[in-house]
Amino acid sequence: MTTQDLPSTAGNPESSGRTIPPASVARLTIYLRALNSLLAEGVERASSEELAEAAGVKSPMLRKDLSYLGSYGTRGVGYDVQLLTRTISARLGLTQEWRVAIIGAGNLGRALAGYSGFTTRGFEVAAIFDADPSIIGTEIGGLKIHNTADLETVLHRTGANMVVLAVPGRVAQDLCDKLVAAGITSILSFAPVVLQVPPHVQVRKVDMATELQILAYHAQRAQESELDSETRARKAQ
Amino acid sequence: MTTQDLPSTAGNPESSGRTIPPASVARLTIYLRALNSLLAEGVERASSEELAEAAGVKSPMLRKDLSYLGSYGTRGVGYDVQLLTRTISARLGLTQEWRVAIIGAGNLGRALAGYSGFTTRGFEVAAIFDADPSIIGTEIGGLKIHNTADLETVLHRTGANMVVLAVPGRVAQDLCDKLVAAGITSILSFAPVVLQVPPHVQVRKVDMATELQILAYHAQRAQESELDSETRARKAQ
DNA sequence: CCATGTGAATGCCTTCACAGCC
DNA sequence: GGCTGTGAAGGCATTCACATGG
Repeated sequence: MTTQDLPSTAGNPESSGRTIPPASVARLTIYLRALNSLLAEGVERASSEELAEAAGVKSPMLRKDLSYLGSYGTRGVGYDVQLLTRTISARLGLTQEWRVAIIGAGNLGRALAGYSGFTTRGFEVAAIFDADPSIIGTEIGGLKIHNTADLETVLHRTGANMVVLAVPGRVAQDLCDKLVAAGITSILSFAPVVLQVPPHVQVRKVDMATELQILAYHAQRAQESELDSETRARKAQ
Repeated sequence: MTTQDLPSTAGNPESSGRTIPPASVARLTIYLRALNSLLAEGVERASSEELAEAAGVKSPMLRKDLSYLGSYGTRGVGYDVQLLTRTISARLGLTQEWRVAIIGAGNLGRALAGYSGFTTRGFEVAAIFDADPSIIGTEIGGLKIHNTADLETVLHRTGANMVVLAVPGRVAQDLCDKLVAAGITSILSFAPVVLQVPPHVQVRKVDMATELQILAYHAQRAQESELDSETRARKAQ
């Protein structure tokens, strides 16, 4: 790939863009949330300092992140909240609607199906699946639970183009394979296993056990350094 | 801080340790899971190649990560599954038991309370809280739901030293402040807001909306490059 | 003047290649 | 001989400092 087959940015100031570093993409979603709060409060302008504060980052970082989108601020003034909101949304792909299928109607699947943060911004729950015959056919929030045996058919019929996997680890890879076979390329997995997928499929993982373990690591270190300083204090006596 | 007051590693081959890079800590939890699977299958030894495969990383990375723990492999042979499991567990702080309080007994809180992956490894649910009078006093999985008004008392009585916050964004900061005041220093938050805490408090955030938005970004890019290549193909005709 | 946008500097993480050891 | 452990190299991400432009 040479400089020449770079996408159509040349005469196209609109979707002005090269690829955004992954770390920045993650933070853009946070900025978006901060901006939505400001929007709700009726705030029209904000400086990088104010936005950074709200997002919990330092202002130079926020400015660098925003610079990947192009130049949407006004020097000496700040950013127009509405414009910036629209710009980030567009760039993250939130102006089109995404149809999400939830696989697994256990506790977690139900919680997700009822999660309002879902529908509020560009994500629509398109279908819910489970393998348990005793709950297939019953409804959750107005959506009938489908049989995972009908995965491909129902995914296509409902137009689902994203999937949230909320199933036990032992069946996750099997379902994942079926999703890939059905043409799904975006998967958010809550299953505590490493999913093997072809390179064109994006998988993101949310893992409570991992997060708790990371907290445990830091908590233990804090304990140790506490003990250390006690020991030191005792020696110093 | 000079080299001299480095912790007690000198004559202490046991907890051989300097601080592990954050990125490595995160992966160690994954290795641990892979090791537990192997253990369950009765496998006694594994090479860095095999472990890396199971964890979805490249072998040099796994070896570097493990090197932060010290030297627990055998050259020419590989790693003893049991020994490595114990070593990682100890270093992550999983040999002591952590008592977790869940704040918020909505759909998500209930799902978490019932999550088996919790209790299986060093984490015990110590208490559950909610602010809704209509469910306070009822039980979930044998645990009575406490009033968030009694937060501090109950946290101390139950010996909780970690908290999972599963409450709506608008009340998260308020509860977080109360947790900090009660002496909690490890918080896993599912609330879609940036929590402000003093530096000695560790907060980790799990955020489904963010994860979906990141997927949307990549999905949109995939769409675009697909369109691009179609256009190019058409032009080439 | 003031706050944005950005090249340059720094630091962290990952990858590589191979020395060291069983 | 084979696989671990690790210094060195390379690639990202973050921070800094300031030039730029309303």
